[in-house]
Amino acid sequence: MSQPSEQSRKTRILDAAERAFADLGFEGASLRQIVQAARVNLATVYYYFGSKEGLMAAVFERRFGPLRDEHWEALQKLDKEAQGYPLPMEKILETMLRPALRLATAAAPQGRTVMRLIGRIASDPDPRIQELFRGQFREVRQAYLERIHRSAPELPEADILWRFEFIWGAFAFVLCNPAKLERITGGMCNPADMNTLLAQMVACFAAGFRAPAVSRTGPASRCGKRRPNARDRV
Amino acid sequence: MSQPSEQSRKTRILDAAERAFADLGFEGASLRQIVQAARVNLATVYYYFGSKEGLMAAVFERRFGPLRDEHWEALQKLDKEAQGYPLPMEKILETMLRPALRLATAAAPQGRTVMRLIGRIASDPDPRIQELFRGQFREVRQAYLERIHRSAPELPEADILWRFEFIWGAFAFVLCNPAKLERITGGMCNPADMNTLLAQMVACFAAGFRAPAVSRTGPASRCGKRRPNARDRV
DNA sequence: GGGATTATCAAACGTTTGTTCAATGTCAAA
DNA sequence: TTTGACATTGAACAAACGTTTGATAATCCC
Repeated sequence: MSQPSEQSRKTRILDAAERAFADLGFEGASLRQIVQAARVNLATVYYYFGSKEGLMAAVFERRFGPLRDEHWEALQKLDKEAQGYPLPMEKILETMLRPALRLATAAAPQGRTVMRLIGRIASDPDPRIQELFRGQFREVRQAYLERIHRSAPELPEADILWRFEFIWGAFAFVLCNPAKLERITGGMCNPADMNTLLAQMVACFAAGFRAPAVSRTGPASRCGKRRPNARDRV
Repeated sequence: MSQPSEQSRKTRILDAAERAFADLGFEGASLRQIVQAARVNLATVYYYFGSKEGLMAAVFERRFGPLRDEHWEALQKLDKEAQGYPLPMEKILETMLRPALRLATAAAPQGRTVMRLIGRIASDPDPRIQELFRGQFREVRQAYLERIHRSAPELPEADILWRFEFIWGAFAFVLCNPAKLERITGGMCNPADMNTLLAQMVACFAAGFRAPAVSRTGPASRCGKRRPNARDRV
């Protein structure tokens, strides 16, 4: 093929795009900058990926496909351990948050890039990105929600959903710009220290789920068994 | 001056820019789209604000100046009530979160726009925006951190900082795209219902601050208070 | 009223963007 | 050696971007 480099052009493009999207967001990253970093002609992107959006979808799939699989495995193991009993909230949260953090350390040497990418995507305004991202994890999300509900049966569904969203907001926020977080906390919070981040989130939000209910709309006390989740639209 | 409209051109530009920035972010919003919505010539922006960045700074100042003042007033009142004693965590959090939510309802008819703007800004990748935003609230942030620290003296500073960032991450995430949140929760979470949002956040994160310490570099961790007993079943 | 200041406007500037296309190179099978 | 599929390239496209300019109205002060 050609002499210049270590990896295939396709991989080089994906690597460069991943970094660019993580640093600047989807809109902010430009193809010309990406192909320059990948040492590849501009048209190559269109040959392999069809469009900028196609490139982003490929970047997603490369990382999030395995990530999704890891979630399913972890959930399966979790359920096996539980043997039908409700799980400790800490266990659920740890299982839910660990795969993303593990990916961030595993995908060397791009760990921190992947980390920022996840944060950036989760909070990207663009509806196309939101849909792409959400589509990858819709079922996984639902699975975790069900486990949480089973372990906090006294908490109304609305409360669970609120606090569940808080978790992802906090997660995305922290992952999104680790350097900034480290700066403004005077070095006391370093998101690259995954174990600490994980422990802090688990501790904080497990307690959050144990906090008293807020919604007045009847909890599970209404009907003995609540439907797992009624509507989850598009 | 001229006939066409109700408000000054300057105000119309600010309104349109606010909405555009909230919807599309700073990079995503274009001046041409803004001036079209404001029914104003493109050069008018440069006459009044000098540049796109100047326009954004003006948008910030219009909303965040009063917001900052409101924070100081609320803090002052809070301290007066406390009379030197540590405040209940719920009170601190409610005081901290309410001004932004009040602004969102007060600035009619742009309430939800302001809300989205706050969320968008807090999670915008652009370092210029981050610095502009952070500069507006650096002292306020510090003030709340001190109150929290005083009310949770057994919690290491690192733990406080982590969970403090979680709060803003969750807040930004929820405010950023209320429509999306309402959709994916099947209508169960509606960020426009400010009282519920506030109550949920206060409940969740007050409990979060009461969760056991995680950092081993804890200052007061040896002070005979409880050590983490994370094995509480739900 | 007249001169200076303030507002407003249409038109253009030079970049940068995502995208397309025709041409060329590469390389194994026929 | 010819064929044909795959891979790569430079050049160009139209559109959108932030910004500047120079002229023209509107307004105010003396």
